[in-house]
Amino acid sequence: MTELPKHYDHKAAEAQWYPFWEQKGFFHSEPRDNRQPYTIVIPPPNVTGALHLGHALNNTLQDIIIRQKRMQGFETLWVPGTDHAGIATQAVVERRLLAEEKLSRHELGPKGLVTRIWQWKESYETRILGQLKRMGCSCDWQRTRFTLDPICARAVRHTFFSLFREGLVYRGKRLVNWDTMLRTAVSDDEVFHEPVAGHFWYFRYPVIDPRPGEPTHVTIATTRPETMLGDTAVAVHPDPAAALDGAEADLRARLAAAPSKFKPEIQAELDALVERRATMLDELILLRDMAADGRMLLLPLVDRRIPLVADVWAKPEMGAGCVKITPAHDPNDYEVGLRQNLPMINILNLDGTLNENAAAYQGQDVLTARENVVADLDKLGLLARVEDREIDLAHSDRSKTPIEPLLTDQWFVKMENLAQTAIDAVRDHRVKITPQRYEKGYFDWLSEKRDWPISRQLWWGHRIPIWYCKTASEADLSRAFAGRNDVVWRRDDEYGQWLICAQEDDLTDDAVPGHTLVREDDVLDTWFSSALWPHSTLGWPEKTKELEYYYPTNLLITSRDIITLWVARMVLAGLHNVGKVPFSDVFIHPKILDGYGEGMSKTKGNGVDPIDIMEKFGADSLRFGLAYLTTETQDVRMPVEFECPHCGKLIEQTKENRVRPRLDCPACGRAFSTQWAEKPEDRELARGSVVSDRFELARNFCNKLWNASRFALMNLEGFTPGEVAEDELTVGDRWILSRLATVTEQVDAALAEFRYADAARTLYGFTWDEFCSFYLEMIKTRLQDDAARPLAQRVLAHVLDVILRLLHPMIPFLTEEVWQQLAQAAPRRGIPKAETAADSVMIAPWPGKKAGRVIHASAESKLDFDQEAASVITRDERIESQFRLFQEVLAAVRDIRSRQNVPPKKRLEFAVRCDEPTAELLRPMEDHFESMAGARPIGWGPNVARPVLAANVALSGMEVFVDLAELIDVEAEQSKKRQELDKLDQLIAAKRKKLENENFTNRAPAEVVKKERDSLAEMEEKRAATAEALEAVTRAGKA
RNA sequence: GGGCGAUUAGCUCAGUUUGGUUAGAGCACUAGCUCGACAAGCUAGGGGUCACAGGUUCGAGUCCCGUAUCGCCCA
Repeated sequence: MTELPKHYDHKAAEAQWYPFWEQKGFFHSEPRDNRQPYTIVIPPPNVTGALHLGHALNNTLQDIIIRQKRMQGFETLWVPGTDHAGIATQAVVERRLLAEEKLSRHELGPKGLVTRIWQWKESYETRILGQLKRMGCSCDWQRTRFTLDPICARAVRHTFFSLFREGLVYRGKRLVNWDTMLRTAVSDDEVFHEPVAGHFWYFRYPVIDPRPGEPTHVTIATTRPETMLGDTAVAVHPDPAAALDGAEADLRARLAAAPSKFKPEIQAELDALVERRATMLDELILLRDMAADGRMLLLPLVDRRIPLVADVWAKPEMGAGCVKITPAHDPNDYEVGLRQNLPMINILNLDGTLNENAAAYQGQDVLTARENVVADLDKLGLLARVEDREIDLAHSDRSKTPIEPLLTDQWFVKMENLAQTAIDAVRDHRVKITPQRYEKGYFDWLSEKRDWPISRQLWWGHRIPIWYCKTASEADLSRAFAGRNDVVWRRDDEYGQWLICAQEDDLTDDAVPGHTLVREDDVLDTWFSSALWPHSTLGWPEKTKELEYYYPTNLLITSRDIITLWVARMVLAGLHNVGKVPFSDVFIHPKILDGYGEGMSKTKGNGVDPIDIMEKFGADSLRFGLAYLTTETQDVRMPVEFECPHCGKLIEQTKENRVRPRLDCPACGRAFSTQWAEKPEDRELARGSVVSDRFELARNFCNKLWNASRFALMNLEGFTPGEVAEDELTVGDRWILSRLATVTEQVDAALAEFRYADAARTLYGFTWDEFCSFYLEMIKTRLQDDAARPLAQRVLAHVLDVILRLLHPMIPFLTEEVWQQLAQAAPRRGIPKAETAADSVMIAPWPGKKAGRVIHASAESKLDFDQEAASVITRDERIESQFRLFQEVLAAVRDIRSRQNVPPKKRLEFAVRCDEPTAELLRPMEDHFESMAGARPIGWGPNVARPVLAANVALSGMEVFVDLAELIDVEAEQSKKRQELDKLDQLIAAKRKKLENENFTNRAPAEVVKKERDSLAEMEEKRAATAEALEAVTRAGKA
């Protein structure tokens, strides 16, 4: 007799079975020509930090598909790996160095810093891969890649080289978001905006030689005074009157449309605008004419002559009506600069101090210079006024410091054609995005075809394979690289130099005799290497057998925030390098938010560590819970709680308590620490984990399955394998086998469309409500009966076997644990023929490959055993509807027990009035009423008479009586009947009204009308039975 | 400012694709259960004008328009 513990011990199973799978080599894949491949590449987690719940979701979903496909017989490969995450990782390590060792990267130098980052990478990579393993991810660890490893590096070099050779990579000026702390450009995606309290400073710039009647000064306003040192113009609107008209019309339209509570606000704005028009328009028109006449201004402090220009960027309704133009330090001004052909003067050094163009302010940092500029202008009488103002200031997501827009030389990829190829691939469904709504963002973003800035001023990353040479002639280069097709060069006229690109090997300083080559310092954007991931991991540019076999991969699963940054770029890079799309399906999964609808993050303190969930609930519960909530919505909410490490009490996490370093447990009074604990006295405390009760459902489910398995294993003692003939099966057997076939089809269909929640819910309901609540209960008596036992065992072993296989992708550890136990009890099992089960459920065949035909309720029942799909008994609707009758009657008897408060041990007798065919269907189920409701049927059929003292339940076409004799609670029964009558009366009234409506009967489809008529008739029948029962019970009660 | 999504039971969510019986689940709640798989359980029950306001329709949780609130992404 197998004796298992009452609770599933997830820790033991996880510790045992993961190494087992790994040692057996189940995770490893090799190209095999006789099998079809199925491949997923992991979205490589950043080595910046440990995995969070979002990663757990992402990887669970991948593993579910991979495990299912493996069982379906595909040669499955899941390529794991991590991403070097250039700027993010460098920033984290730098911050840490500064905090812990007071070291800046400049003190450490490039080599030293990169060494430290590699150490960080090693430690986090280990941790991340460990987390994936702990979750049960079946990745091919022998193929683990890192975006900075030699194989990926080679792919990056080849890609850059070919793009450069094709003229798709170029060097150009670009106003970038400059992070002065990290001293690198950061992309728009790495910038966040935050309102800060600031000022609007109004300056007066003198007009040079004003004509009579013209103003002597022009007033401009700015939020960043120091940038005036880089001004190269002041702009005024070319048609201020029209611009004001437009602004006024807009406001009036808004006023008309606005709800009344906003009207005063808009009215005030409108009044101000009208006022402004009265006081300022004349002067603006004058200024416009002066601009047309080429009047110049004298930029104070630097005494530069700058033009007054007419440009639409100047908004007459805003500020002073004129705007200063600083093309090198503001994106809008940059556009004006291009339009107006203005010089672009950079006033910043890369470290955020002012450079030689800033005259007396050279060397000062931005904030110091700001104060000094304002003070000096004030002294000159050129400071008109200062207003307080809230400014939406851009910050670097990496260093959290304000961004300075800066004009720099950067490398770009031309997107025009590449973007189009990626658009086409999704348009014509070579790549299918699920849910489809995410296509829109993909198209919109790619359609902008903005060139991709790929250079980063970092030390951690793929260094750009470009060498500069100013002195050589083209003939020198041709001579030096004669016969080599792995070196190409192009002239950079702006700086009068050669750009030389080498495909694979680095060039030495003296590669061109007599000249010195200088290597580009910048590295490539992380996404540049990530974009190659689906083919670089398979060995491209080598023509490896892996690339040949596994590429294009089948599926990519990721979150929506990187559809453009990553997915789009993988598509275009794959098309460019390999000529084929990188994957055929993209599934975008929801984002996990906390109970307040906020995204989870470490900085907010509301993050959940999957390890905490696994400790408490187990990896299977984590996985099942995540699959269960993966619906098509874009967000899922997960309220989180602290768990007291002392007493286990769950404490709701609030915005207030989630940022505290320690909390006192309201239950036991003892303190525990949180992720914020820093002070030694806090760190000493036991740490309270952050969990969510949303995993309880999954944990309970796992435990339910565990106990069902436990029951099965205890009852498989003496199991003998053997053939099972169709006519031996009981109704219950045939029902569960039919349901199993149905459920298999449903799960297949759901997973094929990435409807994970549907698959999980289907399996949950089937396992719990049908297998456990009905099948196991029904089989109990047979297992006690020596004659019936062998067959019952065979069916039971088979059904459990199929359930384990269906659930394995979601809950791999538990299913393996039970599978192995089952192998002890019933190594050869199956229907109709027993066969030796696989060594592991992980490699057992997926059920229902050949799902059978549907036998309709009206047809003669004939079960169809398919030799090739031994696990499948066909679906049989007749059996399923027969079983539903049984369930209805059983529920009726139980209902009566409950409402009549019949003691649990008291046996009941009941009768069912129904037509003969129904009775015929129900008779075989007689035995089950005893074990499942403590009730014995005493009659079936049309002639069943109502007992004198009975409780009844009226069903469609049936009426169930329970003879309660002296036991009956007359009042309870009367009140129940009255309640039912009320309800039925309401329904009948509504239904009659509907059917009396000729519009309905004439216009609705005939079958709908018929359905309604049938339903009304049924209700009326029920009502009559109920009224009769009420009368009878009342009569009897009085007697 | 633009795009996308959400709003259904006290809580977390299905159901909306393709309009048609009395809108479901888990948790929580109520009552009763230790009968040898499971109290992380079993049986029964209560609880919802499907955010609001219009419209289309014989019929709307489901389709259309608008409003509000919340969230995510982009600028």
